[in-house]
Amino acid sequence: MGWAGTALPGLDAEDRARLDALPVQVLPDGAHLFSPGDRPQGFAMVLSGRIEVSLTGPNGREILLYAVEPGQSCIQTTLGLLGDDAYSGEAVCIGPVRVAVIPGALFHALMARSEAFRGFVFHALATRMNDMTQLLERVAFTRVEARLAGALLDLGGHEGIVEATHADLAARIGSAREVVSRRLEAMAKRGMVSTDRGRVALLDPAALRRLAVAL
Amino acid sequence: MGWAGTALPGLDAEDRARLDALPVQVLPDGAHLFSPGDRPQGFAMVLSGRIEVSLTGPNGREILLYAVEPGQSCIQTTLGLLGDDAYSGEAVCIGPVRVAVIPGALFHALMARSEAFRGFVFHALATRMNDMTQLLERVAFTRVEARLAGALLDLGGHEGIVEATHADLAARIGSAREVVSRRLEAMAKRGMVSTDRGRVALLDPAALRRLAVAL
DNA sequence: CAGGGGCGGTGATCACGTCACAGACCCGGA
DNA sequence: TCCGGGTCTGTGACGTGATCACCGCCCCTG
Repeated sequence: MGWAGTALPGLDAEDRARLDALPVQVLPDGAHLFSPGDRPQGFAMVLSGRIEVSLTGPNGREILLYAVEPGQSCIQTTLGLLGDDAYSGEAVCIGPVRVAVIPGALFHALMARSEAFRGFVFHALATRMNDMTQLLERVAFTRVEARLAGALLDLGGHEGIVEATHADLAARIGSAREVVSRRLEAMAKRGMVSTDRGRVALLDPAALRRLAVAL
Repeated sequence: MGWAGTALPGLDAEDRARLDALPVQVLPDGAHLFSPGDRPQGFAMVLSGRIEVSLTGPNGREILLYAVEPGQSCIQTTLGLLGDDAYSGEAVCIGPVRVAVIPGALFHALMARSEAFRGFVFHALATRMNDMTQLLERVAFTRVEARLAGALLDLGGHEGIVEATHADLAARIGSAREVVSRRLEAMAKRGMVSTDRGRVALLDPAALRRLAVAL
């Protein structure tokens, strides 16, 4: 049972078989799928695991651009195949990741003949573009506290436990470790969270949601 | 003599004729091509003039996302046609603008059959995505002074005269009017610029270029 | 059990954003 | 010509964020 049928509904049987026949790479946790300045070798589809794409500033600060979940493609590879720019972001694997890489030639052939494939690629591009716009809006206009609250809600699953260091959180929201420490302390004082080494417990998700949407 | 031949080289004669036959809208200076929440009606190509797309925060602050020059398409319309998101940006005309709007059906037909058209659309998307990434990087990681220097260099043509108010500059770089005033004053004290009501003269472009690339 | 490295807390200082307000300038109407 | 409102710019005060320089603390490993 191949992946193409589920990830790309609407593809005809022949193309589906072609994609299912592609080799699947398995990358270990922490592996770099690409780094700034690399040039793409193909169109990458994530089958399992998760890839986080982030930007690193000259001073060493980082910010998470977006994550690629199973069934999604990494649009940075797409863009590299289309425009001819090198990557500016950096992609690292979170947990072991299986990816199928569609070579450039096959990618262009599919774009030419398959309505379904085009739709998939475009939809992915549109979604990412929207994500980026929203991220830009948040970075440009909202305070650290709101971004932090949002990140905590994203990370804390149903149990409301976030396993991340202050530095991790800072990288995620594009701020500095000390700032995150101080904001968390303030939130703890207000009873919204409690902190522990390498972990944050969300005590009052509703209050955090209010914070996250605030100016 | 139609526009399609120059804007979209490689298109076959029949498609070119179809595009040249489209009505051309003329929009006055300051007109809004779209506003946040609008839904796109077609794929817009700018023939002359210039459209600036910017984001407005809840507090009223603005930041310029990118400009659409003649021969380019507005990718926000593209994205709207593909994904099904409404606009989040706001597009205003700078000077009178002539645009050709390609209806959704024709757009999709061209995407299906024309290699050249696909290439154009993809290239535009890739370029914009890269622009956005760079902007995000600048907003997240560089100081106001560097962004301001960059904006001044962008705006000051060969004569090095920028016709813009402090508020205009602030909107362009996503900062506040008072901050721009103070930074300009500091630059003036260092002999890089001189300011006047509604105008900034660039006295030392080289120094500004150094500032613009600095951390 | 002694280091050492990763993690978190703190104070000082500077850059930025925000608010409130005061001049200065511009332009049109009386 | 003078007046008055709108726009543009300058200024002080204050809170938030970023950065630097530290210093503890916990945990792991040798």
